[in-house]
Amino acid sequence: MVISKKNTNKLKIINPSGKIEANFFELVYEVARQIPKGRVTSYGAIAACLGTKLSARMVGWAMNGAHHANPKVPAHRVVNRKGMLTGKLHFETPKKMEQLLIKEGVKIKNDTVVDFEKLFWNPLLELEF
DNA sequence: CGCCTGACGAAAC
DNA sequence: GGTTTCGCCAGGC
Repeated sequence: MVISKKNTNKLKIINPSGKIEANFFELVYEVARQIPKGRVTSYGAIAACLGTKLSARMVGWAMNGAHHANPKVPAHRVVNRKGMLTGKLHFETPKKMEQLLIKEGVKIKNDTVVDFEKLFWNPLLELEF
């Protein structure tokens, strides 16, 4: 799988066949999958990493399909920029997200990641397309 | 087709 | 300083 920056500086995933896949979503998933266990990042950070920082909404929105994505996407490690688990309601059960994070060693308080800044994983720094 | 809707984020009130 | 508005853009209706 190849990732390239074609026109407009938007990133797109291109299969070996040269066919363009559902760019945005797949790309978001791709980045999300890179998030280390026990770490978290924000929608905006992912968006910025993809070059579409102005549309963080799309990143979160893309997560709608993350459930039936393959391979599995650790969507629970993605929160908004304040560290709030705003997407918990979109999981199988509202508690799922929090439980998954706690399981990985991330502490949650009031639907917010404790020490968010410390656990924050910046795709811009860790990844390079 | 145009209009509405977001798991966001920043800026304007 | 909490609330609303707007930009963003793909998809559903």
